[in-house]
Amino acid sequence: MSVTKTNAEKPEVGRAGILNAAASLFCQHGYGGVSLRAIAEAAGIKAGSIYYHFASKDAIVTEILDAGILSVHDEARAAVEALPNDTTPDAIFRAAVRGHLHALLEHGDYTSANVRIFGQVPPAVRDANLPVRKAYEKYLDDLLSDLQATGAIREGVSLSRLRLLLIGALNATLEWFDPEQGGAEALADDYADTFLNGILNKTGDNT
Amino acid sequence: MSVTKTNAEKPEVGRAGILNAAASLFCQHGYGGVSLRAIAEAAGIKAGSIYYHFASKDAIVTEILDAGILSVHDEARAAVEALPNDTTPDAIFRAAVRGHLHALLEHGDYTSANVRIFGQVPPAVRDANLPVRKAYEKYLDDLLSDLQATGAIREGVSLSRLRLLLIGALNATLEWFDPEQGGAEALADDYADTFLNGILNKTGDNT
DNA sequence: AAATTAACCTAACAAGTGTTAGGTAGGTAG
DNA sequence: CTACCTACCTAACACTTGTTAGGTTAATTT
Repeated sequence: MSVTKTNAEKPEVGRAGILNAAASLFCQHGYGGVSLRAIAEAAGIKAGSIYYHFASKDAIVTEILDAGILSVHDEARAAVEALPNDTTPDAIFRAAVRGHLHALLEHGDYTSANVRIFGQVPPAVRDANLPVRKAYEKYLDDLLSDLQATGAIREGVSLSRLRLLLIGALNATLEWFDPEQGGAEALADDYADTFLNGILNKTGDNT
Repeated sequence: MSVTKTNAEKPEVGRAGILNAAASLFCQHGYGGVSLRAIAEAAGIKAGSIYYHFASKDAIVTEILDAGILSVHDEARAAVEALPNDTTPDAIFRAAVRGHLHALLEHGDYTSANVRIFGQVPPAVRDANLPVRKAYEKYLDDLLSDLQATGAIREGVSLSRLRLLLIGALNATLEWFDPEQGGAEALADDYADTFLNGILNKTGDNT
């Protein structure tokens, strides 16, 4: 799905251009802060023309929300599936984190928009996004469950909370990620390491 | 600051009532999705009356954003200061997490509003919030720095990234926290434990 | 060449928005 | 009792918003 990559140099025309423009604007100004006139202008057309492609503002939003989740799900799954068969549990965890962050930070207007405006949209729009949302959650739940079954996850870690913590932490990178300070890749490694090993010094030998 | 506690039973009148109503509505609908008429109605007055108390919509927002950060800062600091003098590094970390989550989840319309709309508000409003924001960040940076100086934090953990990860993860609880499944306290303990010890099973004896 | 289609434009509509200026009424101070 | 203050109300304003219906034009199909 090439629409998930925002091309800043030459605005896409037509339907894709409208979605791209809208996703970007929703990230910046929230759901209610973006008018159809603003979207149209960013897409290089006039507001009334949007109705040739979409039935309503909410039809645009609905599509963006879905694309945002599908994108991150696809990349996390692809990263994990690209691993060799005899991969270690922690490498699997790292891959999922890497995939998620890559989608979010490098191709992220759609996913960013989802993260930022999901809680603001009208209930019907929110409900419409639930199926793809739950599918991704299930994917991660299953992945963590598999890791646990290998004995890789220590006792006392609640998987449901872990998944919520993980997604929440990863999505929060949106607010401050700066590519100048290392790319999504380096950040993913760092994050995964923190989640896997914690921050406590257990060896007592670096004081 | 009693205004940070939303009282659902009897709306506060006057200035505090406006702030409370606005904070709650911004959480639900974002910055642009909340009109002065909606705020006024929730506060039990008419929209024009808001101008007796506030110069503009943005004056309301500015005040809510600041209160949101101050609240969480105060509670984190209070939780840490309440500890005995010979407290362990991990207990200090736990206290900070507990304070933050308590402010966020139990008294949280103001902080929630900050988390949710900071990225959407006009640049001038955002800039106005930066001083109190940076003060809290510095507080956490210093706390983590002190922990590191005791040797409690393992080598390889980047403090700046850790602080960002921590705040991000904690604030993300807003999207899914459900008091029916244990209070903020239990969640704080769980989260702190995950951050401190990681999720990897290092002992290999629970397979 | 005429008809059709895709992708826009335009003007207008009804409703909504932040704000202003003038007014009201109850309570308090002198 | 009068004057002042607080905390609202109201009507109006200029502008904005999502949407609609009718129109245009270039490209393609018949």
